[in-house]
Amino acid sequence: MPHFVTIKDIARELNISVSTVSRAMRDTYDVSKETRDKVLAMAAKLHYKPNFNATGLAKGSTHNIGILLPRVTNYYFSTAITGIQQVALEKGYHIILYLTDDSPERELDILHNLSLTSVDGLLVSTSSAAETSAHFQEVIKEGVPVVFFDRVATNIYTSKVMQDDFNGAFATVEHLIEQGYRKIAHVSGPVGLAMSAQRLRGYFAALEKHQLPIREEWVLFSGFSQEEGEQDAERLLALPERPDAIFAANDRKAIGCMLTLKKHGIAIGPEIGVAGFTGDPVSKLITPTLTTMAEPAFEIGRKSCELLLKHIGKKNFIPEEITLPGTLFIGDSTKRG
Amino acid sequence: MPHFVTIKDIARELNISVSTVSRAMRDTYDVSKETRDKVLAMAAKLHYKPNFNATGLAKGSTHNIGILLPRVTNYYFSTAITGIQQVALEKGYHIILYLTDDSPERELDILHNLSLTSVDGLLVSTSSAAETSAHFQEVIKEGVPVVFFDRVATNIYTSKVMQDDFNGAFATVEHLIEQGYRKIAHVSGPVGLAMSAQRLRGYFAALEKHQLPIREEWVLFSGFSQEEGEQDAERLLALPERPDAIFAANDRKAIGCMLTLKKHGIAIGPEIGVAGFTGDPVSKLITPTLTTMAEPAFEIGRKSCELLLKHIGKKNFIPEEITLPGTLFIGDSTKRG
DNA sequence: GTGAAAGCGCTAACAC
DNA sequence: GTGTTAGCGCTTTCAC
Repeated sequence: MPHFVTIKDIARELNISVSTVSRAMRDTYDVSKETRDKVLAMAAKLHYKPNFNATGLAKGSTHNIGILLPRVTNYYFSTAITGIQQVALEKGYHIILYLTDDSPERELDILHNLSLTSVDGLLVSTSSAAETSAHFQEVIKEGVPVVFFDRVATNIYTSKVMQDDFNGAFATVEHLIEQGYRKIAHVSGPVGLAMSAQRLRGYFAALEKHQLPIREEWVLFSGFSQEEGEQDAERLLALPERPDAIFAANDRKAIGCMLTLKKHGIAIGPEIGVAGFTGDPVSKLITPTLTTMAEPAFEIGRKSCELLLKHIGKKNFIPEEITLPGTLFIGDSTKRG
Repeated sequence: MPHFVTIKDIARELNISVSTVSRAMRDTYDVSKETRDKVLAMAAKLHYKPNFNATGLAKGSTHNIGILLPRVTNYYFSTAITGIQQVALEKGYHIILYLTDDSPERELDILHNLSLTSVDGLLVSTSSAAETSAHFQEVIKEGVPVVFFDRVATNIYTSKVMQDDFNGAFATVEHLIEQGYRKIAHVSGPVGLAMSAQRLRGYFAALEKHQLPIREEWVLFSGFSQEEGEQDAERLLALPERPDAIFAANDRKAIGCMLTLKKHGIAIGPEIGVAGFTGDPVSKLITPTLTTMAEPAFEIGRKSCELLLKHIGKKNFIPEEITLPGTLFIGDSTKRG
């Protein structure tokens, strides 16, 4: 086991007590500028690195924040993490990554095995099929602040950071209507998810505003994967009355739809318009380019982390809800001409 | 500060000593099955969670492994992390993520500020412009095992896990030749990177084997981004003698090339063939689909983590080098007909 | 302004 | 097989 230099070494070297060294290392407390400078100099010279375990043990806090989310292999989550990491690094926090693979069991498992003493707070985006979120309530009750982002658990009283799903969906569908599409279908996300529900509401609201028919068979619920998008599009095409546009709950599904339409030789845009939600860079790479409501993933990551850090300081934090607007990127997939 | 239940509580409750509890919790040591069962039952009842800081402090080891890499917002790294996380979770390790944003300064900074006592080992993929890797040597000397993956530092004596860059490039270029392309350019990665060098070697070897000319102006070095791919393609097109195929060091650059070719109205495949390296899923979404040497990113992640965990156990580990083969995915971007 | 000493939760000799 | 005790590195009263 390697031996690292400790404050004891510094104290011995300087012939002062460890407590003075400890005090000098942190800005706080009364330490003469003289001794502090000496301590800092010696620390640098000896390449002193604080032992986080000891600090954590003594202060009852690590400098870690946990991130619990379905996966990192997509644009949204990986970008959000980048934002989180940036803020964390600035404030001297480390981020510990927990991947649920979008499985509720795994999510629960991680949460149970998670030693609460190893993180000061938790940033979470729930798995899509999570039935109950009581386990998060427990964690919060035990005194560990939790901030939800993107996929939030509605029935939990804690801070949440989200994109504006309702207005984003509304604006996207309205764009479709402005382009002249009239029979607009919605390929929605998992039923229980708040995010899906909000986007669905936005879809309905836009149709209503423009007095377009709401047809039950034009609204499909399934997972967030590209494959499910492909299947949903197949079902839509098989309908007696085909829609002339598809608004998908996210870009992956939108791309799945495009793939199916292409397979059937349907001209995307002129024949059937397609719009997504996310702002995945792939939307600009695919042909035709995909119209999509771009989410501020990076900013959401930053904000969530800032909020969590704010909560970690205080004993009784008051939950906040932050909603960030998206930006519509207009591609060729919604051009009729 | 919340109070968590400790082994002391369990001991008091059961009227036994803390050491017995401690011993019972770990399989090791002689503890009567009877007491162990009692302890385990009580621990479960009290919702006991071990304090990692205390364990770490006492044993001189955390249960954390650090991952230091340029970014997570791309297919390769995010997939590798998923593999790493899977193995880590199985073995009860937590992963701490450090993002360098591909900046050598930031890499160095993180490494310096990294309290070595907060990780038992380090998994790293270096930033592309890293001049020197002496800092890693230091970390290793201090007793922290390091395993490099993908972007490895050549002059460091430690374990490395990579895809087979040489043979992968060789096979890809040979595929181009088999398709009838003769004037094959190579849009390479950053100069100093081992990975780029290996792929370049593979490219040369394939040309040599088939007695094709090696032309200096057909080999371009730049970063790994899509934009740089676009620029490189522009330069290639401006040449007096245009190549009839481009082998790019990675998919991002290949896609950048495709974008430029499209802009110039050049038929990708028939006029100029394009092949990449990575196996990014986008390669199947873009039109035409991109021929690419798919890397086993997930497997590389798993293997790296397994190797690191193996090293963490031992005091003096002997470095190993593991090379994993890729799989050529043939798309339409290399079809001449 | 600085030092002595107790203690955070756990492990590991060392006794018995 | 189990208890006692010292100590991991740091923070934090409490003295002086």
